[in-house]
Amino acid sequence: MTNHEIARVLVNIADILEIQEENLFKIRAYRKAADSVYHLDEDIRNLYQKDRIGDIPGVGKAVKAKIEEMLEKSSCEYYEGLLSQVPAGVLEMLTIPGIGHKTVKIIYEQLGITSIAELVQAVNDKKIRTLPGMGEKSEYNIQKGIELLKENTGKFNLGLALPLAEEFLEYLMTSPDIECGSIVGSIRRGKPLVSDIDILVASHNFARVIEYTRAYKYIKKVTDVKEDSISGELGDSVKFEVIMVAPRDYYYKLIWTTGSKPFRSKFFTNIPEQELSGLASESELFSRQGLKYIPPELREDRGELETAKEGNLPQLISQSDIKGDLHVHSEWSDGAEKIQDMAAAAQKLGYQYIAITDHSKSLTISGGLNEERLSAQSRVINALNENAKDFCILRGIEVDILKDGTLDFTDDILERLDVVIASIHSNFKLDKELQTERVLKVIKNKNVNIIGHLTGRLLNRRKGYELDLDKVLEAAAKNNVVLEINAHPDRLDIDEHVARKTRDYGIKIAINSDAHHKEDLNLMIYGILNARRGWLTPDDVINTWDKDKLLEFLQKKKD
DNA sequence: GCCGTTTTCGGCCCGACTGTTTTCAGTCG
Repeated sequence: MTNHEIARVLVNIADILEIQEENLFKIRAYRKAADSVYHLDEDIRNLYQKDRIGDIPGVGKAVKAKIEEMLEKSSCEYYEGLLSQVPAGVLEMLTIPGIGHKTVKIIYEQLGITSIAELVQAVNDKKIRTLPGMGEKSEYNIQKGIELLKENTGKFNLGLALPLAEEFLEYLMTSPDIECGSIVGSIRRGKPLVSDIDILVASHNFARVIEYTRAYKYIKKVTDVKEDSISGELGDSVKFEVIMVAPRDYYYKLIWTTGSKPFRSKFFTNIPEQELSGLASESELFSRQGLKYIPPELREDRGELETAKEGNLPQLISQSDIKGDLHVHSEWSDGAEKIQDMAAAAQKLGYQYIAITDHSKSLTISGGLNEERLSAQSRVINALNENAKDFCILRGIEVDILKDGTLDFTDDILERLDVVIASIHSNFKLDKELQTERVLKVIKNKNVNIIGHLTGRLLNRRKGYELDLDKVLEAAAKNNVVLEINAHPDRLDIDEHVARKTRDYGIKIAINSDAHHKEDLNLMIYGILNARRGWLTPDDVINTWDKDKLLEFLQKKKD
């Protein structure tokens, strides 16, 4: 079993225990262990071989035994036992916004419902409102929650799909029958939600490639085999298709299978078939059409063909441009690591700086810092910086935006910091006008550098809160406030459309990982892809700048 | 169920909002 699969089982155990109203701390222990396993920076099987499962934070004797059992037998007796009491379909209901463990318990026990499909029927039959503590409003909210889930059925977050696709491609490339290959489709375009993994490979022997593909260890089932393709499902029900093509047709097909449908139909009109074969690169075909190379992320028919014709495509930002990460948590609030460990991990990535931006006091659940702990943290950071070579830890905060648009800390506290990110973590349901006013008030605060995850959306889970974005962008531009592209693949907030608008407004962007674990620093790539889809260049993004230029920019805000 | 810079036992993450209620329970961050 993989790290993610084991983490999933541990979370499910916690969920079942919670439905069964077990000891809260025991439940929390399982969740903490699951979180640690999920964020491990190496394959858990390696740890197992070195007999180091017990070294994982939050994994003690009991959980260690269960993990080892899963690694040995691909199953866990304790978990199977729990599932016989609370079926997996019941756990699925927990994904519906507004439904928690208590509600699931009542729905399961009193109505015998064990799947979302049955729940839909119960909502239609107006049965939910008959349950204790539930009414018409709750029933309506459940219905809305299910509808939101359904909007995205079958779509996977890029954070799940991209690593799976990369690993799959890596495997395929070890086949002696495959000359070259690439991830294609919406993953190559960096879309935040994708419906499947598409991989294109060039080969002279399709039959052998099909056999080689079938042998991939993570394939759960093969659903369709054609002469030049094989499709099926990997773990987590992620669908895949491997498309085979003769080597002479590879680059033409690479463009064909990468672009969106509108892009493809526009680009391939009027290209004679004989020009498509025997290309040496994608650029060759673009160039023959009188176009500059169009990066995959832009191939959506949103003006890129016209702009490429004029030779005016922006030089898009890439990962190597990033010089630091301006939104990083530590164990001082809800992060898992020490400041020095996050810094070391960032330095390993080649960064020049990170900003430690822990939560502020209102976010009690996250162990938000009060004034005293914030200054204690600053002293720790100063000390670390004294001994640092070619690296700088910036003193920051992710300060909570309160309901009325005031901040969790007074100006004299904020102005002493290097970076101030202001974020909303409460009152998501304010109406559009009030929510907009709330954000505008923050933007006008001279100590605020960055607005974190602007709309609060969670892909596949929660829509962003209501905001008048044009007013927000206007104010951000006027007040020199930076907007964050939160690189967490669940957020990618601001989205690509808003990102593209910021260029016209002259607003600067920070692409931040919002890391809570060392491993999360690597989430930066999703932010980069999102920024590329928003046509952003390195100069649009402040964390591509050198430390001095960055600090001068942040300081200027306060003057 | 995990953990220990006074601890191997007794702590461990709280508070606002919502919807159901007439004083509170459940969800969420």
